[in-house]
Amino acid sequence: MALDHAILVSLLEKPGSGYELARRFDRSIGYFWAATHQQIYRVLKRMEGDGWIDVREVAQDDRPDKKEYSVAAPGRAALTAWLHEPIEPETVRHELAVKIRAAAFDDPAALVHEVERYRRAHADRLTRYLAGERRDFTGPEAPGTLDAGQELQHVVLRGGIAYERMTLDWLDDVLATLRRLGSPR
Amino acid sequence: MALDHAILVSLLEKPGSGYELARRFDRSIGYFWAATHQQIYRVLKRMEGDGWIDVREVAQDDRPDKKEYSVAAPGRAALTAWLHEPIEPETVRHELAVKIRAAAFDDPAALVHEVERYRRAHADRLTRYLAGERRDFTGPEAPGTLDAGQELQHVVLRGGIAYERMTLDWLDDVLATLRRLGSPR
DNA sequence: GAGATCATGTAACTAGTTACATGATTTT
DNA sequence: AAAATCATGTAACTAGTTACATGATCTC
Repeated sequence: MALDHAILVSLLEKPGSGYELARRFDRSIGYFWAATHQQIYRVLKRMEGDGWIDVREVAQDDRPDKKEYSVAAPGRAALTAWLHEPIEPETVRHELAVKIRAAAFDDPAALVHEVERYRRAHADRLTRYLAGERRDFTGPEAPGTLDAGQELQHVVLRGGIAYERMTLDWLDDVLATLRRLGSPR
Repeated sequence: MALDHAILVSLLEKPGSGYELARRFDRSIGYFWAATHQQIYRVLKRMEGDGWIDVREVAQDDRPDKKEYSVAAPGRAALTAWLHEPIEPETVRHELAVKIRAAAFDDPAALVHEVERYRRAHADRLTRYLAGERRDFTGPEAPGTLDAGQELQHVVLRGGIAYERMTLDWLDDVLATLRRLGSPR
């Protein structure tokens, strides 16, 4: 279960409330580990009970009060232990691949519009990643001035960018194949 | 919930027992939708109860008897309905990306060996995909002789191959980054 | 005053994982 | 006789999704 660990990493990078974590999971860390606010609040409560994280009530003038969480020593130890565990192969769940194979028993051309929409969503995501890269990793600094945390965030982001580019190319291949099957010679 | 639909597709491609389905989910369709035999038996029971699939007891001489499942009309209708639903964006869960960001709070170089092992697993997977492609899609047939089902299976496999190649390249980038951070100038 | 954003939760349900269990048949 | 493969399942637990619920504060 890596949601615990994803939250711990996010809180180590910067302490924050459940609400703030939920927003980070809509971008940044959430690009590689999805979670909703319901999940996050539940896990925060459990980790607080286990002493992995500390809470601090923060009164705010301009907004509702919040609870600010930060990582306690046992949480940090748990993260380190997890980091040294073997990396399990990811269990893939690729719904579009199943749909493409299902299309053999229906009209392949009928999928074209949905795949086009799906392709646009990935193109948007690539645009967002590239904007994030420009914003965070091409400042005026000379190479070598980034700290380890930034270097590691950057290599993860480069992975996201490579994934989106590969996906867009593959979706073009899918669309060409579907169109070809839809209008047979 | 696409496990239902993945099973329906697999049974349309070829009727079979729960055991046989479990083996197909270890390869072929399972490359894009993972499932264990426990999950499969549970879903088969439910779909049978709903009339989506038919069962036939098959006595076998050389092995234990089995139940052969095949898709019934309501199951096929359910699959078609699902196929016409909008494609939801995939929810990503990329544990390695979380670990890489976590490495900023530990020793980045300590991850190197695990990433190397992970890279080998992906290299093996690519080898298997390429072997499957050679076996199933480069026969003596002239282009255009494959049926729609085969063409669609091939484009899905090409996606898997593209994914593995992209992943291997990215893992090289990750390894270079980790090594650089482990031995700072 | 209405709608947006900030903030935190509960409840019910669905899906996925892990551990356990049994028995037939085949091969060594 | 033991180990491997074929075959089917149950039970308990963990994780994830969907729907519902409440209230503060801010902006228009």
